Amino acid sequence: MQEEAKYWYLHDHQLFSVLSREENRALCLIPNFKTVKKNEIIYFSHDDEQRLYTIKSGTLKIVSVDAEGNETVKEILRSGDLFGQYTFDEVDENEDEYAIAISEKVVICSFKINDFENIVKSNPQLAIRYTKLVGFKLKRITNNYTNLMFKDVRTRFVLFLKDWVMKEGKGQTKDIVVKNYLTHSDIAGLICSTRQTVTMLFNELKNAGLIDYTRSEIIVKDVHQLA
Amino acid sequence: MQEEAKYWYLHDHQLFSVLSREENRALCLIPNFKTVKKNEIIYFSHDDEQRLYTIKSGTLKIVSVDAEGNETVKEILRSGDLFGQYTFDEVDENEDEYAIAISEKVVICSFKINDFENIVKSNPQLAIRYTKLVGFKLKRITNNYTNLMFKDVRTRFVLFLKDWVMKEGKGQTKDIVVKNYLTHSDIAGLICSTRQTVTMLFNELKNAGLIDYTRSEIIVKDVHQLA
DNA sequence: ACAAATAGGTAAGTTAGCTGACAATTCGTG
DNA sequence: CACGAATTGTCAGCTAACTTACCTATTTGT
Repeated sequence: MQEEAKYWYLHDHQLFSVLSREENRALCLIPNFKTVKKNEIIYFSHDDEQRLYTIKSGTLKIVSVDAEGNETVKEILRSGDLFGQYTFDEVDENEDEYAIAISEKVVICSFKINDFENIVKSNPQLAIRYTKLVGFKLKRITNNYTNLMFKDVRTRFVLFLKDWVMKEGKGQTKDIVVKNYLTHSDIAGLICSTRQTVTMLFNELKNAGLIDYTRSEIIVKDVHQLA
Repeated sequence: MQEEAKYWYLHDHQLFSVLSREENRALCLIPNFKTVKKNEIIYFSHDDEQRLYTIKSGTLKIVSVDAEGNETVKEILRSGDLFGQYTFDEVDENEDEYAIAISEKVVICSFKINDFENIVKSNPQLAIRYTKLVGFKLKRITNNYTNLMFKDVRTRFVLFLKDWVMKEGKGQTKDIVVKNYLTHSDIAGLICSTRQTVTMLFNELKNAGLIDYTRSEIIVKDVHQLA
């Protein structure tokens, strides 16, 4: 990517649009663009220096590994999303997390949180944007979990599917074709259920004529009918 | 409270200790101290002007009311905690929330979001503290929800009890006596379970000799043994 | 092209914890 | 103190969804 283009991407980003060109440079954002290919892994959990990442383009998933080595997909992130040590906190030694690229090409941009902190010092406006972003994330997470807690598996599955398909479908509501990059186990992890139950629910929707799917893609005839 | 005392409270607060006397004044913090008695309600959800609140002393709980009018305790907050529109977000019209004093006397201090935002803009140190605080809150909530999802009710109950008792016990780990201001239903709401199950679990711990409790207080012999 | 690995499909057995119903206790207030 | 309301205690179903187990289809690597 050209320097110019990089600058303008950052300029458009909701978080960084308040930074001057000099501040961008100070943050070392521009030299830290990185392109990763599908299935490439970005470790950010036990990295030597804590970093904050933002996604320029593409899709990736956050996978967490527990003490027994079980891997669970925790989140699906798309362009504009933030991940990494966004709390400025020490990393929790108990859990291990990494990000893995789902789409063919994912462009991310990272910087050290210390640098970020320094920029905040000279540009407090960034702090407000940042808290708004964190607040947004908080809201989304709360929402997600509220669904998880109070609804049954079927409802959770349908809500997840709806959300997924709508995000990928960029606003469309009918005849959306989504590349099926998640396994049944992945989905089970995301909605806190089991592989078998997810399989069952997929087939249920298929038999009801609401969706059509193969291993490589999912076709939803009408998003609104899912509910 | 005397003006002086108010100033020093703010001066000690992790968030506001970086403010000069002039900034404090600009924030209009000092005129906005308020004392509420037990069971008094602080509405902050549909207030005409958005406010951020911090607790000087006492304990209160955040209660949310859903569309059907069911009330659920969402959070227990203590001195130093923040509540209200701390993410600078718009209020969600769909849900109604209020805070209600649990302890005999709760002193809170509030100010308008806009004023706060302005101070943040001109005080980088405050900006950093604030981003850390909000980030920390995000982490805590995420953690809470993760527990809710992946652990069984017994574990959730014990984790909750441990956390509660340790917060009230101010660091002590043995023979902590906690004023029991939560009903079994309240606790059930917090750990996403039912009244009956909470009753059962309380009695289980009691019979196991790990705790002792009446309607008015809970005595935990050794916090570490709970796990 | 084949074996090995991974993903999807189906079913019977099991269980944590929810529901509902009701009794016992405690609290609050005239 | 006495009555009604709120809270706590107990128990017998019930059921959604998890386990375990096994089999088939598809993908991947060499």
